[in-house]
Parts: sequence; C-alpha cells; structure tokens
Amino acid sequence: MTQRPPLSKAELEVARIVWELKEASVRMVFETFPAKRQADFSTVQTYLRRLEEKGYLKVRLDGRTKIFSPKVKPRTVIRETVSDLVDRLFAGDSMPLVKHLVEDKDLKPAQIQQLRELVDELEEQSNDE
Amino acid sequence: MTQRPPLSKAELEVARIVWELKEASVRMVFETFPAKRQADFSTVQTYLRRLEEKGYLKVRLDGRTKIFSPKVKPRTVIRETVSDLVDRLFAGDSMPLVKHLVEDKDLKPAQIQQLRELVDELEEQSNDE
DNA sequence: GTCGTTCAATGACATTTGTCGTTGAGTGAA
DNA sequence: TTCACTCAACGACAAATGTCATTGAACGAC
Repeated sequence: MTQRPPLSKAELEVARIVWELKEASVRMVFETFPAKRQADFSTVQTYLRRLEEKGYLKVRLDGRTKIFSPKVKPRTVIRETVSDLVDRLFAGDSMPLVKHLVEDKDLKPAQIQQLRELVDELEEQSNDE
Repeated sequence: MTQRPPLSKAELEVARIVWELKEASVRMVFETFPAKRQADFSTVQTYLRRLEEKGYLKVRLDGRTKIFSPKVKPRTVIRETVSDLVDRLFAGDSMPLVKHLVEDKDLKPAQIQQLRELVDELEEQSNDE
C-alpha cells in the first residue's frame, strides 16, 4: 500500500506547512518555518525538492516560481505516520497514546468539552451498530 | 534539556521491546521482534548497541551475556517522541492528534468507556482548580 | 543595454541509519 | 581435548538525511 518512501522528520514538518498554506513557493515555506528550527533557505528548498521526488507534493509554475501543493492527501499522510508511530512505540495499540495525550497535555476546558462531544458521538455510533 | 541524540524509528521499536520485557538480552529482543519487520540478529544487536551509546539503555552482565534495561524512563522517551511528532505534524497542537486517533481507529466499546472515564476525571480536575 | 542584486536550481558532503558479515572468545558434549 | 555452537564485539557499507555553497538565470535601476 505504501509505495511512497517514508518522510523524514524535517520533511514532515515542511509538508505540514505546505498543507497549511494550501500551496506555497519555497520562500513562503521558508518564511513560515518555525523560528526555533532555524534552517537555511537552501535547506528548505531541498526538503521541498525531496518531497516532490517522493511523490508527496506536486508542482506547478507561476512565472519562474515553483508552487508546491499536496499530491497525497494530508489525512493519508497523517494516518500513515501516526500508525507507524503507534506500531513502534505502543506495539500497535493506540489507546496508550490517547491516554498519554489526554493526561499529559493539560487540555483547556474547551478542549475537554470537545473531547466529551467526540466520545458521545462514538458511543452513539457503537450503539447503532 | 534533550542532550540525548534522537532515536531512529528502528531504535524506538527495539527500545519499546526492552521496556516491555523490563530487561533483556539481545536474543530475547530478537525473538520478541515483530515477525513482519524481519531483522537479522546482528541488526538487533546493532540497534541495542546504539541505544546504549545514545544513553537510552544501560547494560549489566549476566555471565558473559549482556542484559539491557532502560536508563531513561519510558514515559520520558514517549513524552519527547510524541511531543516532537505533534510539533512537526500539527504545529504543536495535540488536539488534532487526539481527534484523529479517536475518530480513525475504531475503538472497541470498552475503550470508549475507558475514554469516557478519562474525560470525566479531567472535567473534575478542571472544576476543582 | 549593462551591472549588481535576488532567487531558484543543483551539486555536494558529512552524518546518521538500516542492515549485515566476520572474528574471536567462551561453553558444553563427545 | 577437540569440535560444534553461541555470543559479544567490531567493521563495513550503501542509502537516507540534514545542511549548505555555488551556479545561473531573471529583474530593476541606471
């Protein structure tokens, strides 16, 4: 199923920025890049190049500027990435990760509320079936 | 804070197995290794060696057999790893990951129940404060 | 039109990672 | 004691990754 080569950590981050911007030039991604992880313009350029080579992004030209946009749906990439992490870190069981996140990340009340709604929905669904 | 070099994907998986076994020799880890990701005995040995070099595991000798055990607490490694993923994949906001997991992983009723309890606890806590 | 400036495109390279093979020292059975 | 095994220790190496430097083409100011 996964013929695409896996994403490296840095590539993942750059991909996310492209998703966020919908489509973007190297410069735009570079400027959106988190200040903490400082990276050279050329470096970002390389990440984008590789993302395209690996089949995650597609490119069109706007004048002489390359505009990158998602080729694989973000949702798909997220699913694959998270799934891989859960496999390796929790032997495939995702509950521990959910628990970790819920307990450890001190959510704001609004977020807890949101979670409750989610759980409610889930319960309904499992009752229907 | 994080002076330790980051773990590679394969190393992460091996580390998890050691945690699971509490302590283990190369052979034990090798035998516990998921069949899908087939790896040579030597390969597992290398992962363990590197995990020790990086400071994640410690070693003692049982006769002439090395026994590996956690040096850094699993919880810590999990926190760092997940945190890094959330940063890169969701710009630091963990809610989307929680949602993804809850929606996408079709949990069993018992797990949903467990989640509900978690959320209940959280709500209490945030009421107390 | 010429020159310096500004970027995109590419090349390059050290490090890390995934993956084994080989060597040599213990160990137990014959 | 000798042979067959088993491991630990190391070395090796291609591929992937993180990170830049250099090149070369388009652009604006003279």
